[in-house]
Amino acid sequence: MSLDHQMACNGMSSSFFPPNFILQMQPPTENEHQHQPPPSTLSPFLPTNNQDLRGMATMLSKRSMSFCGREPCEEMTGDDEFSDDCSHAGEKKRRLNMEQVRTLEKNFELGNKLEPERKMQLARALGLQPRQIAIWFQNRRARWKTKQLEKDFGVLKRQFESLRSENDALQAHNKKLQAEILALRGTREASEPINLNKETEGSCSNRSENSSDIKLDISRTSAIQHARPLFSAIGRPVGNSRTHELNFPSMKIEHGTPDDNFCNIFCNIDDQSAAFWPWSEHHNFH
DNA sequence: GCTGTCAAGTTGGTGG
DNA sequence: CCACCAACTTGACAGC
Repeated sequence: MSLDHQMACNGMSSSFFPPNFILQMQPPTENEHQHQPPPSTLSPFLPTNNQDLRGMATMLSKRSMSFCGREPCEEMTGDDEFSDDCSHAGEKKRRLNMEQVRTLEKNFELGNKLEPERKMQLARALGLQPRQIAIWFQNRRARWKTKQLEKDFGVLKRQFESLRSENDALQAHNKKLQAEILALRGTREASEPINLNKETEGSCSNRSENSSDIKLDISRTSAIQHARPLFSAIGRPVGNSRTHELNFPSMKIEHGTPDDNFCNIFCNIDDQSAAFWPWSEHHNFH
């Protein structure tokens, strides 16, 4: 039975789905049930470059098992033919054939949520039970989500590695600067007894206890000013003591820098969290 | 025999 | 109450 005929029988309109949707709605032939190669006339919606689908096609062609979804209910006739539940106890699970999977994949790409009407159309076109279509879409969504999580994990892992190496570099630089400070202190203390006279006394009394620190602070002003909004934005205390400032030396945080600095890392995570974690869109934590 | 994949079953939550 | 969904589990099967 052709789809048009089926839709005519059910009063369905072919305008409900995109034109190419109809192209997919050819019921599987007996040959396809035996896992013959698919017809060469592929609709533009066939994701021939889709890695998953290729893999699946490979797998399906490798595996000799075939499945005609209507088979378990073939004894059913009339309106019961496409009832939502025709599961029989003791039936063995069988895989969908290549054409069925291909059509379902294409439909999944059109929309991963299955409207009741589309479910019925697919069921009729593919010779499957509507329940099977629904289950396939459920499982497909689950597979998609798993893959997406793997992708997201990879992105976060790369960001983490980048952040860690940057942190290591900053730590090393920090150590180096602290060593410089200690060296400067040592030099100053060694030279102080010699320079003590009337001219230097006044300047000494007014200056900071650690002149090298002042120089370093000034040189870091720009970086600290950039860093400050970042750390306040992520809820961490902004250090204004010298000790705190020395913990973030030469931090090259600039707006618009493409590489993964602290700011970008947190901004990226923040941006992506909406996609990663569904509840960030739907739930408000008060 | 072990493992991976997939279809289908089960369970608990949610919205109409 | 029902239908739907996500998450988890189970059972069947293929490949190694």
